[in-house]
Amino acid sequence: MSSVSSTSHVILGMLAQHPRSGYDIKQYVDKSTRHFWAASYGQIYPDLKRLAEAGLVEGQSTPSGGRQRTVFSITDEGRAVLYEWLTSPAEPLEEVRDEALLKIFFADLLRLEETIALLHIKRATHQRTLDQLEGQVQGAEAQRAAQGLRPMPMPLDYGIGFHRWAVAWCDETEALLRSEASQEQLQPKRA
Amino acid sequence: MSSVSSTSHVILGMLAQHPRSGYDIKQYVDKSTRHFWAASYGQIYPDLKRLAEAGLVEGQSTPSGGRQRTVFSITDEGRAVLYEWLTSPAEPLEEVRDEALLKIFFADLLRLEETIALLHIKRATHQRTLDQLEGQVQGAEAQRAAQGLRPMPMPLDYGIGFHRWAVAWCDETEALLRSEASQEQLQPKRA
DNA sequence: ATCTTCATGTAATAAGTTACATGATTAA
DNA sequence: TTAATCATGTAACTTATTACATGAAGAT
Repeated sequence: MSSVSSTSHVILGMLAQHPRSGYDIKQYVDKSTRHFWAASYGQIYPDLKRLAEAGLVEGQSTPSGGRQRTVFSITDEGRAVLYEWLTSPAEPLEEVRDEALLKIFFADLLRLEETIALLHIKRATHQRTLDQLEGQVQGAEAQRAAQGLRPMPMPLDYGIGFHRWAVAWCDETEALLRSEASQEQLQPKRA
Repeated sequence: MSSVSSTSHVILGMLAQHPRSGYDIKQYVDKSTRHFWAASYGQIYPDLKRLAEAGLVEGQSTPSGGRQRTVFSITDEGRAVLYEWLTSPAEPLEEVRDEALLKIFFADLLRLEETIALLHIKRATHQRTLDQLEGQVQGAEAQRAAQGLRPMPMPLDYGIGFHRWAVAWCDETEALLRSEASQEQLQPKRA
């Protein structure tokens, strides 16, 4: 019925900034919302078509040479739907799938060094994301200098803070595990 | 081909601790891994059947009265598959869908008070989860006192730390937003 | 009596990924 | 000329949720 999936809101929000092609949307998603809301071409193009049918966006064909390109703009109705979503008090969806943490959950089945290896893997993924987000800050700074001083996007700040925290957690947990292990050697399990 | 989905690993891991019914697994998932790896009956029961066909688990019918109940145990082959997964160096899956953060990403379209409302919503969901996790610690403490002093499960510690951090981020971001807003009033946007 | 929990399962649907196909333009 | 990027799209598949159906046992 509603024709507006959660991912449609990403599209509407991005088109509210300025018109874009499906390809543009995908590029932008990959460099901005990816870490908290990803989207693939297989979603974006069909979604765009549905949104156009529902009158929430409008496509305009703007080929350059023999290369086709359809730029979509948001309509007034689209803006209304977007605003309604943004201000809706409904419980926002929050889902996490963290395979590394799931493995750590079963650490009882592993030896100390294997568990620590899991912590290292988790740490590395957070560190990699962190590096990437910190790279984005450079780009944001450049823009900030150019146009009217926009502060760093809040979700970027959130991401950096979170992944820093996660890296620290991995380190602290490893240290804790090692100290527990050496304690146990002095004072073995009682019967 | 492989018959072992990511969610199958949850099942295998839980059965590695001790035999359980599909119902038991669902209860346990809901009170333990839910926040980083959820699973529904619609996954668990068909998965259990597939795992049994693949010889990784074995079901034993243990009705009590007229109430049917099938308890599954992990086989040696199942243990091998589980161990292989736990120690595999493959990039672990990590996915997040955070609708509140997505809305905050589009805060440019909103007024200050509407943006702050988004922060409040996000804060409330983290606080609620935090309360729930801290409740779990009580249960863990009880168990710890009973059997041989197992420390708090690492993912529980992780969850508590993360949601505390997230609540603090919401508070700090709100404060920042408010101070920026009052600054702007003294020193309005230039042309 | 009636509600909750125990217990198992499926059908319909939704959501999303991956891989593929196609082809033009631009930079090396 | 070759590779990368721009650009659009679909088909097959996987994954998972939701809602429903069924019914026994235990608690109020």
